[in-house]
Amino acid sequence: MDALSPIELDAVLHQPIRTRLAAFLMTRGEATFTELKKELSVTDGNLDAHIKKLLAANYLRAQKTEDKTQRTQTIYKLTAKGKGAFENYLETLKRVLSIRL
Amino acid sequence: MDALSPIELDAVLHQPIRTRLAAFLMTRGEATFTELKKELSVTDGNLDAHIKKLLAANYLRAQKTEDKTQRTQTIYKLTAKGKGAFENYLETLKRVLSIRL
DNA sequence: GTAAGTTACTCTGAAAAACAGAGTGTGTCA
DNA sequence: TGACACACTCTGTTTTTCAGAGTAACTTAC
Repeated sequence: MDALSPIELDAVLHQPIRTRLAAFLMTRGEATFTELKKELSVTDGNLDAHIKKLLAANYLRAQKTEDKTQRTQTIYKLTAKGKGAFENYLETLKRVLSIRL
Repeated sequence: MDALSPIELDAVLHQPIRTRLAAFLMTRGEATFTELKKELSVTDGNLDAHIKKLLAANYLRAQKTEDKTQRTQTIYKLTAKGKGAFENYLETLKRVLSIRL
């Protein structure tokens, strides 16, 4: 019934670190830079790059704490678009890996 | 019972084109360069690069036709190591994406 | 109260990966 | 025999990934 779509795995999400990052936020809702760093076991620079990639795709939103007494802290969460893309990515994966998962 | 392993998605397999290539060979058994090119909709150079990557990891074997009357033709199939890596990749994916797939 | 350390990033540069298109050799067919 | 297709391979460019150094704000230890 379909089989028409080209079956392409979203390059933004289908990458080792970003897949885990997105999956983590899907269940977790939100996380700080440090939490993500711990969860993913990546270096600061690397995490920064992946976050930037997700932000550029509008899959992720960064929310700085507006509280002045705090050191700047950013909370990251998936946007609606990001969640949609993730769900879509899962569907594509299921088709690509058919049966097997 | 586990949760100890670092949960890393095999970088050789977790890439848009290679995931599809490996999945295709898992069901299909084997394929020629041209068949893969059609299936994946990639350029020659790009396919070549991905094949090389899979070969370098010993996930893929290239078998040239020994028949002299034929134009050289290569048949690609996954090695035992490649199949194992793929199964393992699927397990990791399931853990990363938990429940969801 | 200030030096030392920690947290929370950001920036830079290097290394690796992904990709397109041109190139090569062999065969087919009008 | 000349034009074209097939089956790759090679080269060079762009993009991505990554580590580590840098910056700024806060927070103890002395």
